[in-house]
Amino acid sequence: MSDAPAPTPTPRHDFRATEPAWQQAWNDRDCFVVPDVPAPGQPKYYVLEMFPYPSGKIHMGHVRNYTLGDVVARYKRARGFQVMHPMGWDAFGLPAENAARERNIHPGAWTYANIAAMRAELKRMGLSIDWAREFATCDVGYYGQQQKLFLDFWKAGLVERKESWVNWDPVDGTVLANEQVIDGRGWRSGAVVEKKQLSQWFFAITKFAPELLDSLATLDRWPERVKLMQANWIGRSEGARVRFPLVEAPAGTNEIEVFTTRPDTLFGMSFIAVAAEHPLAAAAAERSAEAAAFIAECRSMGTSAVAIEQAEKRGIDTGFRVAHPFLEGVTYPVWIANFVLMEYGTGAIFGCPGHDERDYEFAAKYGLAITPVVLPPGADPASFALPGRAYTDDGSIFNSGFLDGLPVAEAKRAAIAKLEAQGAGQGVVNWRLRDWGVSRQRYWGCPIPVIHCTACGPVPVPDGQLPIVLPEDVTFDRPGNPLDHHPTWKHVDCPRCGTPARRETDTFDTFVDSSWYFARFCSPHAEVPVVRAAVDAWLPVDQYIGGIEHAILHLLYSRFFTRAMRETGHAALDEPFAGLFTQGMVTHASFKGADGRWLYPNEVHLRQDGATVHNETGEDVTVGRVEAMSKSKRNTVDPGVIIDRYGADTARWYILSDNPPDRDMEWTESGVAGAYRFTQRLYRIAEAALPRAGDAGEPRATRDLVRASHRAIAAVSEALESFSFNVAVAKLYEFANAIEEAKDASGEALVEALCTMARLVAPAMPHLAESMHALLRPGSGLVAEMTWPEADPAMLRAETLTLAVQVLGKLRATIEVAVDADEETVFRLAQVEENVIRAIGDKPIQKRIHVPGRIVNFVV
RNA sequence: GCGGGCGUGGUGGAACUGGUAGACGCGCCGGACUCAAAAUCCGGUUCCGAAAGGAGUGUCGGUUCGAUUCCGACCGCCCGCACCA
Repeated sequence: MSDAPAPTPTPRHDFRATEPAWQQAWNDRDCFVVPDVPAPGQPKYYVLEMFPYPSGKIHMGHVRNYTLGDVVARYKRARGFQVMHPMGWDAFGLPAENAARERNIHPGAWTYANIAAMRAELKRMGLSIDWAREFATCDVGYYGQQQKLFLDFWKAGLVERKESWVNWDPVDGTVLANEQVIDGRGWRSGAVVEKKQLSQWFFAITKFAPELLDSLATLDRWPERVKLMQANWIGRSEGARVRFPLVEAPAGTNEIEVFTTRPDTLFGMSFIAVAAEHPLAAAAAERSAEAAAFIAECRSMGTSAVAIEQAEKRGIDTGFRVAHPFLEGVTYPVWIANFVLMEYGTGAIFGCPGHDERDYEFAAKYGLAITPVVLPPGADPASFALPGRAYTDDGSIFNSGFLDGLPVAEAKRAAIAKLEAQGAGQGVVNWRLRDWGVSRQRYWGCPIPVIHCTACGPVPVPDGQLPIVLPEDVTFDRPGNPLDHHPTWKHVDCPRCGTPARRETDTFDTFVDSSWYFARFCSPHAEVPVVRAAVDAWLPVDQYIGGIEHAILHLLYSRFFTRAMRETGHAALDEPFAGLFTQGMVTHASFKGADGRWLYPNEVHLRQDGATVHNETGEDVTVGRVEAMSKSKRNTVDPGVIIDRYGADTARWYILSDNPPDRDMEWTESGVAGAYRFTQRLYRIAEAALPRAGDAGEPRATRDLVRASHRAIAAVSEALESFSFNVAVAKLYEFANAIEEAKDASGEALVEALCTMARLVAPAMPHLAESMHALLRPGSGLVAEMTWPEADPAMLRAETLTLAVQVLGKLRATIEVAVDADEETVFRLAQVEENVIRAIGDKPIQKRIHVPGRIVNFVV
């Protein structure tokens, strides 16, 4: 876009010629290649950015992600670490199948072509990646090993096959993820989505629920909010399971079990409610057409989150009744209610309207009893009445027999103890986390290595028959899973009994592929999933970088996989990612033409008078919101075009300089132009220093320059360590300013300072760093292979410093004092300042405060 | 509803464990160079004020010699989860 006139480059430094040459030089010397087992005696550091889906083109989000990672990788390498920094492709998934259906191209061909295009684009960024480790998850070499892992997990009891409800698209003949259901219809076919029960494969992630929760506390280099989101997702809650005897019941059932976190309010109960999918609801439906209709209604809705949010609480009485565990001869009705979830707890609740808002709403609507049993602090039990809604805060129990007078927490314990003594229930911990269903009825994924035999049931594919390779000759000319349609692929003999059997045609959820790729990078070509020596040495990932959108699922699944690999002997650690950094999005202004269509930034420009107009028609353009770059809003900027025009270093520098990396950044043309100016300026400064190489210079200026260098080293190092890359950039600008001001410094000092500059900018602008260094010290090697400069602490302290002088906390003057000046000297100097004298006036000084190196404050 | 985060110039943002608020960049204003433009260089740029000086980090209050920083209340914005029993 044209928020500023594009510069007509008159480059001193031509990135087009030099960047590829430096990339070649790094490649020739294998600068970024590391062994599977790191060499002894040198610490390791594993930097990883979330690997991309090969959509076909890189976008600015990728540029930001991989620039951040590359800064870390190059910095750590200079700091003496053996750095593993790999790249791969999250290559299975639906878009390839869509392309196959729309364009009659094989998903594999489409995917590998995209990978080739994106690899070329990424290489232009000059990333310090060990490309020898590259793989795609759709390589047989990868997914075949994944099949072995799955079978090992199965053997270890971490895989289950069970029935589960899915969103079924009857037109496409496929299962849909929740995100693919829009307003109850399939996102592609538009068909009304049905709920259907399918037998599917599950990973038993719930077995690790306590560990996955507790271990979050050990992740001290993860963002708090990600840990919190994970904790909420895992959702631990303490309570009780209570069994209510059915007094009026369908045949074959004699009790109903509920989960509650409020066993203390059992005396306030007025009904039981079960989910529409609950067996008792089905029993009611058999006796009552009304109940059957209600259940059908519940099933048809409730897929979309919005529908659930707006839905009114509704229910229907089943006619069944239960007895109270503590009250002899008292019974309560059993309802079917649309707000009870089959997936949580037991799919049934006991309703205590006095102290639960949903129950209150429900009871009020259907005229059910509302009995308060928790007394707010200070309230009078004789006169207390609920204020027209449920009371959910703390208090003491009343109206509750043996629980009367107890505070809520104690009453919970007492109620559970009594339930357990009576055999009517027990204290339990309930988890929100559910097992991970990994079956997908799709072609472009990793085949699940199982054979279904009518006699033997599901049988693991024997080791000798692995990998199960996706057949190439598939067609996408009709709905459903091509693997299922394939004439021969699924027909196999049972490995156990030899009779004809059927191969599993489901493939894995692509989240499976991304749950262990970080481990595979350690030994990417091995004939086993992972080489223990390699993962033991390289894992955990020291710094993982990616988008916040993966805060829950990908990271949780990876944490599960790491534990499952531990249980099956493939690894020996709990947590895969020691450090996590979540980057912000790249945003851009959006533009809408007079005809209401979105326009690309390069279709519009800023006219002299400040109006944004269309390049060709000259018509006024509406400037829309600044939002995440997206194809639909056409507010994207192609990284390739930016690199063509300014070079990769400019793009990298701008992305780092704009703002803190965890926040959203706005891409502007003027910002890029500013970054480009700096690249040219740095090179120009270096050129200007060359002719002065032999000058003796002026000692004072030389000393100041050396000091400035050491200050820059310290400040930039600190900023890089703390991910404050924008601050590191600012400190480098300051350093550049200092070098330019040091015109009288010795030639040697200037060259030395500029070489320091080259090394300090190298993580951000590796190509320019090499060019500068080659100009200043020809033939002295690659910056990429140099160590990080060391700041000399003695050089960080100036001879004099400026102290602020305050009177009553208000700044009145600043004084120059020697660093080693004693306190009395400081006070004396401060007190003779004209402004200080005036501010103190004739008032006596009551107190003098001196914080060495900071301030002097007189209290009067 | 529950949970979390954030409010600093025109703008992105900086400010170590409380110690000169606005570093650095972008933009803008003025100037130099140029026939002119681009590029480059120099100066200025929180607000009020001619100046001296005063005010100022969402609002109000508190702690402190001193608060962008700590505490309390409120206002506004953003994000996550959400009928979770």
